[in-house]
Parts: sequence; C-alpha cells; structure tokens
Amino acid sequence: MRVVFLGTGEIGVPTLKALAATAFHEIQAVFTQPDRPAGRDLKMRPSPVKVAAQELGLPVFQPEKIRTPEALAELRALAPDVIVVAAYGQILPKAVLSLPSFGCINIHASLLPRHRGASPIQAAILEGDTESGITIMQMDEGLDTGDMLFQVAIPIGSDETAGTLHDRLAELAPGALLACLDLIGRGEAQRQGQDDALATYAPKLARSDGEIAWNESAEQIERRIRAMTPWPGAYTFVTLGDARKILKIHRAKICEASGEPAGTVVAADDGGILVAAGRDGIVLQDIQIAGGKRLAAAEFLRGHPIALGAQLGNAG
RNA sequence: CGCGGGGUGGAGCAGCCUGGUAGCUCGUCAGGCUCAUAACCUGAAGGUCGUAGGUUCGAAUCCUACCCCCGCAA
Repeated sequence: MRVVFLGTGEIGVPTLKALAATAFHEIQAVFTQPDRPAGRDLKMRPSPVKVAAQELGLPVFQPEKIRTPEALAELRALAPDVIVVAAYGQILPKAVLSLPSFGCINIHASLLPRHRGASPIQAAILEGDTESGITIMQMDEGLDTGDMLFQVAIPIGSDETAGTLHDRLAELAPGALLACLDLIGRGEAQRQGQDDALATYAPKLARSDGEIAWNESAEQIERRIRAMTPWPGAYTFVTLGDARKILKIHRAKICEASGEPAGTVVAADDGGILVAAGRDGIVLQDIQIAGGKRLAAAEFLRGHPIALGAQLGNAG
C-alpha cells in the first residue's frame, strides 16, 4: 500500500522504521510537526520522527497546520491508500480523514475506550490499571473515538514508569499496525465500536501534574511518581540552607508510617528518606535537587543533610 | 543573546562574598575490638580545587575567555 505517515513523538519511531522495512508498503512521505525551540539553549530541534525519517531517506513535510490548502494539496498529490497516524499532535480535519481510500489509521497507546486523549500511558499508571496496550483504530472526527480495528494488551509491572511502559508499547506498535494493515488490505478487518460508557479521557499533562500532594495516600503518590517519570517528572519542594528548592523524585516506594503530618520527613538514612503521606509513607530512593544530578537518597544525604521533621512541599 | 544552579581526593558536599596550612560525611586500605557484622575504635593512602590567561608578594577564593554537567522553560 501507498502509506503516508503522520507522527511527531518518539512512540511512532519503531513503527515508522518497521513500515519502511517491509516490502508490502511504500512510504510516500512523512508529515511531522515543525521544528520547535527546545533544549537548554532553545535552539530549533527536529522531532524524533523527523530524525528517523531523514535517516531512512524519506521525504519530510512539516506544515504548521495540516488543514491549510497547501498542506492538503501536498497530501493529495501523494495519493496514499492509507494514512498512519502516531502521536502527530494535530487534529485532522475531515478533508484529511476522507482522503485515502482506507482512511486514517491511528495508533493509540491504551486499551480503548480507556484513556482517550494525549496522555494515555501516564493515565494508565496513575489510575493503577493492571494492563495497557496498543489500539489501532479507524479515525473519525472525534478525539480517539473511532472504531477499533486491532488491539494488543500487555501487563503493567508494579514498578513500571511511564517511560518504561512507553518504550514497551512503542515496540509493540509495529507488529499491531502491520497485522492490521494486512487485514485491511485483504478486506478482513473487523471494526468494533467503542463503548462510550466505559471511556475515560486523559488530558495533556501540564508541568504542575508532577507536583506531589502529600495529603494523598502513599499508594496514590507512588503511582503518580511512576506515571510522571520521566516526564513531566514528579517533584516537591525542600528547604536547603535558606532556599526553597525543587526536588525531583525519580524512584520511591511505599512504606508503613504512622501519624505524622503529611509531608514530614520521618527518617533519613542510607535506606532513603521516609516522608509521611496522607496515609502511610513514601521512601524517596532516587532524587535530584534543582541544578544537581540524580542521586540515590543515601548519597544525596552525604552532602545535603535533611533534618527529621522537615516539611516537604509548599506548606513548609 | 530565554532564566537559573554547578564543576574541590573514588561518591556527595563545605570553603569563595571579607585572597594567606585543603575541610566534612561516606567509601577504600591497614590494624584493633567482637562469636560475628554493612556495627564500633585507631591509623593511613588518595586532590593539577573544570581548562587557559590575567591581577597579586601570594588565587579554590578576585577579573576575562572557553569547555562540560544539571534544573526551569519548550
């Protein structure tokens, strides 16, 4: 099939490479978001998909908006049989959805109808789901509401972060997509509507979603830490010297704790930093102070002594 | 010129403002104590203070340039 690939985020890269490697499909072009200022010096950076596409020698288009007449004309000229979409970052207008004969096929990183939206991976961990997966769907004008064509599930580990789950799902996607395209090509694809009653919505994450609310239960906090790692990153505030600084939390575990006010440091030794939560406590294991490197709690404490009874978070 | 923190024995930090003997916690090594130990005691090794210039009698410390790491922001 003649395929046009629309994608921006890292999660689409393995699928793009798999598509490029197969003899059954021919990638006409790759559409991705325009380069954006990023990184420490705010230089323009290409998207991961653009980098991969260029390595593969594929033509790259980066329209600011895909719904402009120019972009639509370029797309039409490529005459794709199907458009494959993976974390592209732009809403596709009807003109695009109806352009290829087989329509637009989306790769979504959740078991739809759970976690429609921009942050399905984080939402699955945050809500304590025991499994996640990849859903291949026929796109319609709604947000991740189209008919499902193919689904694969994998269990979510108890120590899984959004980062590790993302990578596993990214590797799962190519097989699912190729299998699905095969079914579509043979006219054997089974369409299954989503049960809207079971749908949940995972909105785009903001930086502030990473801030820990210590009055939540230890279980909720621990999930949040895993869900927000590595992005946007779980964090709280701690007083060092005379300054209140951001403290990122990379890894932590639940621990029994009694009665201390939420956010209080109950213990700080080589085993980690035990902080009281709304219920039970959290042992901070891998942390990072603003400006510093990621460190095991024990090493951090060598140079940054934290007094017992210190308050983390904004309250202190 | 987007904002900011930092580079000091193997690890993490203090010292810098107010130049003048290189310091703390940990680790390593040796010895001791102990039934024993990641515990405790004693001792030792280990540092071009990111790089290059400059100021000075004297620079980790003040000035200039550059390199590297990191947080914010995207």
